[in-house]
Amino acid sequence: MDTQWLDKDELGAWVGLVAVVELLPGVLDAQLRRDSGLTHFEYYVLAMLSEAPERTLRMTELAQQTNATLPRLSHVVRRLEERGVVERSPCPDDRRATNARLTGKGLAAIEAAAPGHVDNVRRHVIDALTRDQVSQLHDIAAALLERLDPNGLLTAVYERP
Amino acid sequence: MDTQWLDKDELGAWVGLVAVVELLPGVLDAQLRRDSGLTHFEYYVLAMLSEAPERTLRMTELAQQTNATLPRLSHVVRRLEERGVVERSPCPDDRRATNARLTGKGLAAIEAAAPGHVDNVRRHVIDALTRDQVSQLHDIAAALLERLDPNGLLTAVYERP
DNA sequence: CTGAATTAGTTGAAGGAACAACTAAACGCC
DNA sequence: GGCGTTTAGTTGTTCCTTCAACTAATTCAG
Repeated sequence: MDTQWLDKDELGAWVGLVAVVELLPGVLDAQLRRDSGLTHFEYYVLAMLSEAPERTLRMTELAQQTNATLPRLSHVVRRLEERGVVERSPCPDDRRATNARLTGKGLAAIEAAAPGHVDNVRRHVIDALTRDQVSQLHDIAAALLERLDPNGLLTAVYERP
Repeated sequence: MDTQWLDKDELGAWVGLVAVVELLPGVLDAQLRRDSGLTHFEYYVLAMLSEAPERTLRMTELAQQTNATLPRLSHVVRRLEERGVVERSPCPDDRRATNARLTGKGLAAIEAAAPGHVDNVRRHVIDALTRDQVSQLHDIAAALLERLDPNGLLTAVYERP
C-alpha cells in the first residue's frame, strides 16, 4: 500500500502542532523552575494530588493521571517526599499499594506556584487566541485525545460538572 | 495584581492541550523507535538536513531548526555520526563552525522511516479531525507560534511557496 | 594592529527518564 | 487451600539531556 502523504493544509497543521509540542514544555518548565523550583511534571503531580479527596491517591492512579510510568513516578515521588511536599504510606485496603498524600507544605507550595503558572499559560497560549479559537482548540484537543487517551485518564479530574 | 484564573472554556482548552503535549511525543517516539530505531528528535534532525541544500547545515542553524541546545545537538550528532547517517566537517567559510551533512545512508534511513511516520501522524492526528478542524489547527498553531517562536525558526523549512 | 568581547562548538559531569529485574501481596481456579 | 498468574511498587542500570567549563576563531574598539 502506498503512503498517503500530507497535503499542504495537513502539513501546515502538523508542522505547527509539532513545533508547539516541542516548544511548550520548555516554556512551562522554565517559568516553574525559575519561580517555584518545580518541573512541570512535578507541578502536575502536586496538582493532581491537590484535587484528589483527602489530597491522596494511589501511585498507580496518580501515574495514569500524569501519564507517567510507575518507575518514573516512584522516583519523582521519592524526591518530592525528601523535600517534604508529599508523604507515602502503605494502603490499608491493599497491602501491595502505596498512597501518596500531599502534605500541608505541598499544598502551600502548589498554591504559591499556581498564580505564576496560570499567568504564564495565559500569556503564552490563551491570550494568543481569539475566543473562537479557544473554543476550537478545546474541540480539537478533545478529538485528538479520543485516540491518544481513549479512557480520558489525563483529563478526568477536570471533567466534573 | 490578582491572578486572572481560567474560565471553563479556557480551562478545557488548556487541559486538553497539555494532555496532547504530554502524550504526543510518546506516540511519535514509540513508533519511530520500534520501526526505525530513531527517536523523534533524531528523525527531525535528519529531516531538516534532508531538506537543506547539499543536505548540509551548520550546527547552530540545525540547533535552531530543531529547538535543541548546542550541547544537546552536539551529542546527538556525534552519535548519529557513529552510526554513519551524518558526517561532520569544519566549515571552510568560518573556521569556528561545523557543517553537518546527511550521508547517503542517512538519506536512505529517513526515506525508509518517513512512510511509517506519516502513517502514524495520520492515524493519531489528521484522521481524528475534520477538514475544518485541520484548517483551524493550522491557524491556532500559527497564532501560538507567534509567541513561542517569533522568528519562525522551527517552521521555516516548510514555509516555502 | 592588538587585546577584549563575542560567537561556534565540544567535552565532562550531574540529574532525570526509560527499561529490566526484582519483591511482595492478592487473585483465581481446580 | 495450595500453586500459578497477575498486580503494585521499588530499585538499579543505561541512556539522554542539561549545565558548566573549556577551546578556538572571529569581531570590534581604540
